[in-house]
Amino acid sequence: MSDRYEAQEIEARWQKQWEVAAIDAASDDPADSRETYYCLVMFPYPSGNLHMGHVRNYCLGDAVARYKRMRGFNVLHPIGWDAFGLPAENAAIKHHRPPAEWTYGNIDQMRAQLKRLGLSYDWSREIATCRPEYYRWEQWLFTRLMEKGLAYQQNAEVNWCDPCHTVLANEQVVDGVCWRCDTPVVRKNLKQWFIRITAYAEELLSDLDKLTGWPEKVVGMQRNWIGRSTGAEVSFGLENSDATLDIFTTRPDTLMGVTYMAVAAGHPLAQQAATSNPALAAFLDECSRISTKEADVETMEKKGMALGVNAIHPITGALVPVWVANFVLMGYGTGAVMSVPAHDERDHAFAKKYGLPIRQVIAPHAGDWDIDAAAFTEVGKLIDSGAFDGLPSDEAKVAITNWLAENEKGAERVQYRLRDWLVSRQRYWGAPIPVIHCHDCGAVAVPDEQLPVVLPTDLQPTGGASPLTECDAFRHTSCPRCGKPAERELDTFDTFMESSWYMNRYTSPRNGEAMVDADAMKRWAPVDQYIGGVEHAVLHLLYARFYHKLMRDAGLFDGEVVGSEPFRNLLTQGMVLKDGTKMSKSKGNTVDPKAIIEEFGADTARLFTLFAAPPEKELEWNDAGVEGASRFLKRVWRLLEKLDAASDTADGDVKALRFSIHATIRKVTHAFEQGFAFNVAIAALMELTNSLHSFNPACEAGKAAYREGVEALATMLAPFVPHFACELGERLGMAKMAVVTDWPAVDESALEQNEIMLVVQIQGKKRGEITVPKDAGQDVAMAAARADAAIARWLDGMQVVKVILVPGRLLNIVVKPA
RNA sequence: GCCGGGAUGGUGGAAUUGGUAGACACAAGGGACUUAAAAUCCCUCGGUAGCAAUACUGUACGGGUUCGAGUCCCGUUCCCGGUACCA
Repeated sequence: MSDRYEAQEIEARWQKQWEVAAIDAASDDPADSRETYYCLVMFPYPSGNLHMGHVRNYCLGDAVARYKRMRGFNVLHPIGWDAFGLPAENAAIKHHRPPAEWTYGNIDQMRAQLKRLGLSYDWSREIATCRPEYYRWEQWLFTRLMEKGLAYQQNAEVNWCDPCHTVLANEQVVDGVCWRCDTPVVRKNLKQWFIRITAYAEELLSDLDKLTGWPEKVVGMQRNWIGRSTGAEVSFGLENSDATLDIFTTRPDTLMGVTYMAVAAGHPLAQQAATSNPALAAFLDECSRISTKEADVETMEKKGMALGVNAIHPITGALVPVWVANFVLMGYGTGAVMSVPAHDERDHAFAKKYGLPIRQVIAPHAGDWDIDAAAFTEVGKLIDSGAFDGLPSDEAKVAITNWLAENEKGAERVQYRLRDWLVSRQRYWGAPIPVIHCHDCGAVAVPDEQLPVVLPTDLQPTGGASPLTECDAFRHTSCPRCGKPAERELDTFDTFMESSWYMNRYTSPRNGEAMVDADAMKRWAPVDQYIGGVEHAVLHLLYARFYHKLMRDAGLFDGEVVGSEPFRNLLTQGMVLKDGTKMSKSKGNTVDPKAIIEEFGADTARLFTLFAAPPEKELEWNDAGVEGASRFLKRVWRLLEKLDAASDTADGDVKALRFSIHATIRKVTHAFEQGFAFNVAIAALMELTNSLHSFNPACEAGKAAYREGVEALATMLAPFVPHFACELGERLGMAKMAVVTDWPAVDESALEQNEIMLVVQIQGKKRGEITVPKDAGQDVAMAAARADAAIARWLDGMQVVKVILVPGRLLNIVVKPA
């Protein structure tokens, strides 16, 4: 056994031992009485190479999982592969290898990299979403949703990404460009599959209140995304027509102030008017072009044009002109709005620009308002509103909405920003949508006994249309209902479908009977701690919450027991930066985890990523910092030298050392229980190391305390640097491997002090320190303060006005000249 | 625009939630050991004044509350995320 710290050798040895001892497996044994804990990290896309963001994510998760095991929990800590997706197809085109081969090869590589890091996963539960045993259940659920009308096919204007050759969900369009390839999306009208997430909008919104273990920021982002607003739907008549112009407003109290209407360029009314008006047609064309150019939106001027059509006010019967305006969006509400320039800033600006009338119908509760200068957008009191005059806004909203309802010209209405989830993709490397199109029966769900619809894995993508479109063996089938020749659906699922339920599948990953096992769900779900990047705050986390509810409603588990939310606590980790910016290949500022592990070992890499920043903040990569982490481990290692060394010098302060040991245990434990401030926990362990280094064990009590300290240190290091901790523990002669040793308990008696230090302040300024008996009262403390020369001089010639004693902390003396 | 979150030494970051500001580390400087280097160990390290003990000052800026404010309140500036021209 070498006396030097040889990371590579040590890490290989302990990884083998852990595997043999099977310490990372989650137990499904009903006789296991341990409390369960489910710690989950976001599974990776198998790109082939682990990057620092993964390393950070998985080191955080591993620290939590290992700590919980040491605390006696039966821990589920699984990993797998989000294995469908576009990069596999692109690689296939480039290297002329089938996507499956590329994907499975990458998985093997990345699995080896994860294992090299010493992460404590239950590898027996590993899943890959591209395997039919996995995606068949997603297909199964989809057919259930079709039965319930929650999955449907519809022609819709959708976001199309040319390079990706597919449609995108609204959530996948970020700032007008594709979330994956950054190219602007185009609007296209296509027949697509949707899942009715809007049917769950209310529950998705209200359940956000249950997520007390989530960062408020993420909850807020989801709340905004769902975008609930309450108001009224109002039906305006149209002059010389039986048709109506329906709008949604959150301010029905301002209805009497409507002076014109505005519709989106895509609104049927505008389209129709344009057929006989070339200038208008040109304007609509301009609007449709602008809307695709996202960069222009910010600077976009508010423009409009009259349609030459009049709407009829539902209450007054007055005629108001209908305009088309470039700021009205076809995709929200009804694509038309009522315009009240007096009480809406945008309408005000528009009215000023085009000389439209401004009619004030709300007055401030107090004071005057120059309605010509600016819109009054607050609530107030109704004026010039006929029967509604004098009502305050909130009452007027109800009164006007009721009037509309009674006269069948409107109703109260709740509007969401959330749109249904577009789940079909015109891609090859994805889960086939389990539908057969029959000439006579239409779109028919594939029956359970024919599931899974297996994706042929031997096709070669070319970059154009999906190769499935040319695969006759896949394409041609018979209708499950009438038996006549029929065609399979050739689109595949959005890959967010797979990642939306994997957390539940891990509870029974090999289950061939059902999507999940209800008992396993009861045992493990929901996830106690989920850890991953904040970039998934809306996309993945919203879909996963939705899916969990769908699974509950499909009767797959008991919602009363498991709950309606999949993740109890969420930790969103910050990005890993280099030179102040995100690491990326194109910037050439990446740091390869492999290189760090080869040079310093996995433990150093783990330690640095946990120590350099608090988990939720960005982590600036710093090579010197990595060396510092490595230096710390060597410094701990050298503590072994003093273990049995005979010393002829005097013993150190045993009591002070034991105080330091147990204060550290308390601090580190607290870090694990409260918010995972591992950077602070590790700093505390460094302090303990410094204390141990400056301690000189001579007598029996001193040696015992020293050993106690080093053992506690080895134990507490185990969640962070498990190989190192095990090796250290073994050399200390500890009974069990450090990673399975019980977490150390605080010895309260070691923290008791007979004498304590008090900071003494005069007028709130620190002037000295005194040592007093631990339960010293104000009089004793004052006497000690007066006895201290440095403090006494501040009291000289002064009259004590007030004394504040904070027990165990400080003594503040307020004085004034005598 | 709106909604979040921030601003603490040369740097990353601490501060038991109102009680010693700068823990721990990185960088820098000085010293010891060494033929030399590496490694290791010791010291200094917010600013100003001083040989020093020490004093004053200091947590983006301006006010306030309090015996006491990095922490609470009001206002301002800047930075970072998110987003919806959302009717």
